Amino acid sequence: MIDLKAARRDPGGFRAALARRGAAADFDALLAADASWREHTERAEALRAEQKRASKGRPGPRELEHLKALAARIDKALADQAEAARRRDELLARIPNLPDPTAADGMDEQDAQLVRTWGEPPAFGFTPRDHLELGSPRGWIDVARAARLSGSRFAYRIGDVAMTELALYQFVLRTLAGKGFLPVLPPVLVGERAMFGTGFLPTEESNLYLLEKDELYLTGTSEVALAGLHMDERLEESDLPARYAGYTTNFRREAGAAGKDTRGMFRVHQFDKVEMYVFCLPEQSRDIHEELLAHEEEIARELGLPYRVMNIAVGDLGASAAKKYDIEAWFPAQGRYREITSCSNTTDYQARRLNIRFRREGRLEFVHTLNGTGATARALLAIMENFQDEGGRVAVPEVLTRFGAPAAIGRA
RNA sequence: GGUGGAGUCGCCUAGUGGCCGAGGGCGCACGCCUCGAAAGCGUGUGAGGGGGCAACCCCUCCGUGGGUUCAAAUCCCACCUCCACCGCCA
Repeated sequence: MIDLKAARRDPGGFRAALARRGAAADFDALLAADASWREHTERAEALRAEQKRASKGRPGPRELEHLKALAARIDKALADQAEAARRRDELLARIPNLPDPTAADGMDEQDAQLVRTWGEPPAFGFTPRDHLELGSPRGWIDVARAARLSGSRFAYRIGDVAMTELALYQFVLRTLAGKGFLPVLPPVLVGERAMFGTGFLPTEESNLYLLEKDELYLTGTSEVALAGLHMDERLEESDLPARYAGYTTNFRREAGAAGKDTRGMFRVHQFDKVEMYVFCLPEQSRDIHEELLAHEEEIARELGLPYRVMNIAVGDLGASAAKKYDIEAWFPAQGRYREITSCSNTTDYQARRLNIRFRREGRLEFVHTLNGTGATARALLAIMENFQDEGGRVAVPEVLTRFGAPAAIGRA
């Protein structure tokens, strides 16, 4: 949620910032709806004040008549006001966050800016196999049986692959715990409020699994439940920044991704992830965004994955992000870099919608929040593809064997 | 899922239709007193929104949402949460 009061004070500045991500027209509509709401509010409140003044004591028959008429006018004025508020709030809910000035210009994926590259794509003296081929000989990545069970875009991970994937999450969780992140296993079913608060509703509704009977959504990332951890709370300034690392299974409908990444488990409806989430002071969020990126890069390096860092174009950001970095690892079988992690500075956008504040010098201010990926199964896929040999055997990074991964995946 | 009890301004609590559109205590802040402190005394003490250059004025909020009424913390309905017990499942 953008700061509506600030927007009234500086409509030109807000409009220009939002125009970068194509939301100028929506913003104009919001301002008009807001002006109408304020008119209705002033009228309704004036009538209310009159009623309160007039009905202090027990009214006589004549006053009663006047008060009844007044009550009818108030009913009408309140209904008008509520309708105006509904129109305004609907528009407000769809206005995305103001982009950070240093976020890359452009409207789509192609416009992302290369920040840096690390490592060298491995040179193979053979045609590298993709993760599905590598996992298939022993049935350790089984999408066929998963499809029979659940439909497309699901996978069984079995045996060494299962153990390596779990070791990955353990490794990342331990690494982050060592950097001050408090490990959390949060709920994955949440109410509408949390989905709205994190900005996935209303704009991402088509990508969410909804359990209608219970009015609960399955989360597509632990970001939702981690953000919701402090919903409606007032944090102490001294508690900030508060860093959390969640581990959950995540669920995405992948609406609009038909035909994209259909092979294997690169893009599936259900996947696991370790997620970083930070609540901080407004002036800290820029630095902490860089910090999250640094953690993600450190993890990629420890795993030995060649990668590059991209500054995502403003038009390609989710509603709540002001700026986002993606880390893309090299996938030899695809012959290109693909996203394995991502981190966003959501400034006060989610904090406003979730009503998360802190007290400073007697005033309540909204916190800033950030999120970033620790690791998902995509890192596992990158490991398999980058560290394979001609025989289809995968050398597992040593950091993972310390957490229960086998030394190698595949033909022993 | 069932039955009973509870949900008031940070905490405790008063409150059964207009004098509560929220009183008291604790805590907290400031002041007086004191060499200093405690005690005592006094004053203040929430959130959201609108208007005004400003001092300030106004509206909303007694778990949530509806309803009755000229008027609701108070009456009615539904829901949520917590506590206790029962049933079912593990």
